[in-house]
Amino acid sequence: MSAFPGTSISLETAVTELSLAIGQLLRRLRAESNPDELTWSQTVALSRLERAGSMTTADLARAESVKPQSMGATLAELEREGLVERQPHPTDGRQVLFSLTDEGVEARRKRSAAKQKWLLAAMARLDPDEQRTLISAAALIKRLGEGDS
Amino acid sequence: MSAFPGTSISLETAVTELSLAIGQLLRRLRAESNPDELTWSQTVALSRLERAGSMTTADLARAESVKPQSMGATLAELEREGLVERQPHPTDGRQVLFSLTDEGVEARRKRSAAKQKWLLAAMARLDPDEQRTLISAAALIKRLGEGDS
DNA sequence: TATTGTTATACTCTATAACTATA
DNA sequence: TATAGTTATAGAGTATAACAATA
Repeated sequence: MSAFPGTSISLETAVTELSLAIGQLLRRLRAESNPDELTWSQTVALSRLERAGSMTTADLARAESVKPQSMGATLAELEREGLVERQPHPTDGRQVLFSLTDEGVEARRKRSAAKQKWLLAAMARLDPDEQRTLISAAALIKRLGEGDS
Repeated sequence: MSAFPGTSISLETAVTELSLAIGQLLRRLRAESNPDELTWSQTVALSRLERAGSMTTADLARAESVKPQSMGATLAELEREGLVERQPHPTDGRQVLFSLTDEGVEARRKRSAAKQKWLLAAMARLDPDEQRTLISAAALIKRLGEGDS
């Protein structure tokens, strides 16, 4: 009955388990944050901008599977707080390139501390094999989330 | 520099990667649902009630890391749609036990199809080793989300 | 006094629709 | 005509605060 000897569950069951588990972990992380911390969508946008250097609203939206209007709202709030700034696109007058300010770099590092600390402590309680499994899984989950289909 | 030979990243980095990845996958799953499908919080509550048989609002809230008022809102909507029903607690007049109706059992099976199908297809494209890694990781993520700390 | 649940209100995140400006 | 972005509005999910009923 199982497609995966050693796991004793079917892929169908695994899919349900995985989605329920990640939903719960995300709620748990949200519950751990402090009032002065960055919100989830702010953390995500800042992290991606920091890696990429600069990106447009549309590219950020595609990368994170949200609509451009939704990403626009997040960026507008980050800009209001002085964490990102905009530059005109060199050749296309419609596009706007966003990048982190120095304050944004610092906020990304400091204002997600509680969530980070909680998850780090939780992972530290797992044994090394389990930690390695989770690290491998993170890369796989990223691929699933980025997948085109 | 790496705490995990073979992964080439530190546990700190892994924690960030994992939380960003699960956030993105969850957004992706939400984007895949159809208008007539159960919402995420409804799916979660129905799934847990189905496994447990019956639970109180407070127990459900604790299990899913939300406040009792938030779970109360979800349960009120499910009750309005006839998917759950309430029974008085046999000994404690304050508590209310919720359980699935027949319609609720059917809805849990049928009205999350699009999300389920999308994730199943995405996982089916991974190779068997990767699938096994994700199945193991699902159990670990569940433990992290349920942990007390 | 502590716990369970409810009601009222607000904030975050995201979506759709309608619009302007540029390509 | 198509694309990038903005503005307006709405729904889902969650939180806090204030309250009533029961333990």
